[in-house]
Amino acid sequence: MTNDLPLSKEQILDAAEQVLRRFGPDKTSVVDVAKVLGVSHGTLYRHFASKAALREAVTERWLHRSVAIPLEDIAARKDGSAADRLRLWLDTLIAGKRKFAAEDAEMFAMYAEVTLHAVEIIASHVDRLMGQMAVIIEEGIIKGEFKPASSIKTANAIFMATSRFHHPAHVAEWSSEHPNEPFELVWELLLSGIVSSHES
Amino acid sequence: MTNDLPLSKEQILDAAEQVLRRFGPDKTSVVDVAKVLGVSHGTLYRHFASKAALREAVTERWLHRSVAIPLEDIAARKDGSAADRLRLWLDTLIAGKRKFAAEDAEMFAMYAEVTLHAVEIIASHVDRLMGQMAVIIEEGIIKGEFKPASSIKTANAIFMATSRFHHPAHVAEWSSEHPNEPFELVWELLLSGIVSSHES
DNA sequence: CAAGTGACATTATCGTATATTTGTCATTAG
DNA sequence: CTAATGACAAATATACGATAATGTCACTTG
Repeated sequence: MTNDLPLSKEQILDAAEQVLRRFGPDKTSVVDVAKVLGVSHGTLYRHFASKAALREAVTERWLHRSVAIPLEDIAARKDGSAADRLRLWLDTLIAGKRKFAAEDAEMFAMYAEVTLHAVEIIASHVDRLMGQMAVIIEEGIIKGEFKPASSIKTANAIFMATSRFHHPAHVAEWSSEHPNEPFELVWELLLSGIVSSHES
Repeated sequence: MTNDLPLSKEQILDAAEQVLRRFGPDKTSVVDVAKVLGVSHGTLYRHFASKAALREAVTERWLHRSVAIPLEDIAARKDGSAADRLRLWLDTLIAGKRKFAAEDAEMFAMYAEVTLHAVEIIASHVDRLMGQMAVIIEEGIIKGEFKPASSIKTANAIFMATSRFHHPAHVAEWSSEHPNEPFELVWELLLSGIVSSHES
């Protein structure tokens, strides 16, 4: 109607994200999304199996665009020490989540919800992130900056150990505490666990 | 009625816990608790300011009895290495939470709820636990087993870094994953961060 | 007067009739 | 044959009066 080209998933996601932002996840119906696109709601079911699938797809895209891509850039950079880059990577991850929670509370709540139910999507997102960390760690090991170890297992451990600072289940604690102090403690401990002891 | 001695807080907590277990937190009213005690519900308000306060008190007592006390025993023991004792302490904490979540789901849900709202109670419980860990760590430092550092800050960092395995916000993940593998990775990393490098 | 009561106002929950939304599918349009 | 429709049944949500729970307090009781 608005457009005669066949409707794409991306278009639907754009519309869904826009409506979700405007009305909040509780007040958006699939009819609302269809209205924005100028199609009937039945059409959306040719592209997404359910409303939940649509919401998950919106979340997945957000995670990819706003979390994975920016972090990818940091992981791919070759400047500075591995420790600094690892720290920057974590700071960026954590700051990104905090910003999201603070400035886009409704969308964040939806993400937290999806995290509990859409195990697949989250697992693959986390795998991607851990792969990025592993790249940084691997480089640190090659340069002799970090102790030899399985970079992927180390990445896994660091990701787990910093959950409190980036997992959505902990939002409540982020706002009520001094931003960096507890993370600083954990960082120092983790770092001293991975650095090579005969470090120059 | 049932008893002519003045009603004590402990008695009320006993009754409340019993009813909470029987009916679940959603279906228990303060009238139900009063009924078990054979008093009017008004009486309970002479001892607890609100229903929330009563639920918090039940949770607090549970945390003390079932978590803090058993762990205290481990922290106070003087046998074996500090690393082994620290590991045992963490294993006990984690296993305790898992057991609670699995075998007493409704009470656990109440605990998770309280964690979000009753900041004071949880903070003081966590402080107690961190004090216990600090004792173990301090001993490790004195024995030369661990690197010199602030034992309380280290305890803090280890507690934070292991949140994923004992914080109630993560229940969902406990059941769906292989029990010990991820923790093992984190433990190794943390341990290598605290052990003295010139360890015999 | 310390301990407990129970009627009362306030607040939350329940049941249910009503309305919306989700999800399906036979049908239309190109 | 692909894309889209819209009427429809089933599942959910909403509104709202009825019912129950929470929290207060002037009052009894030993």
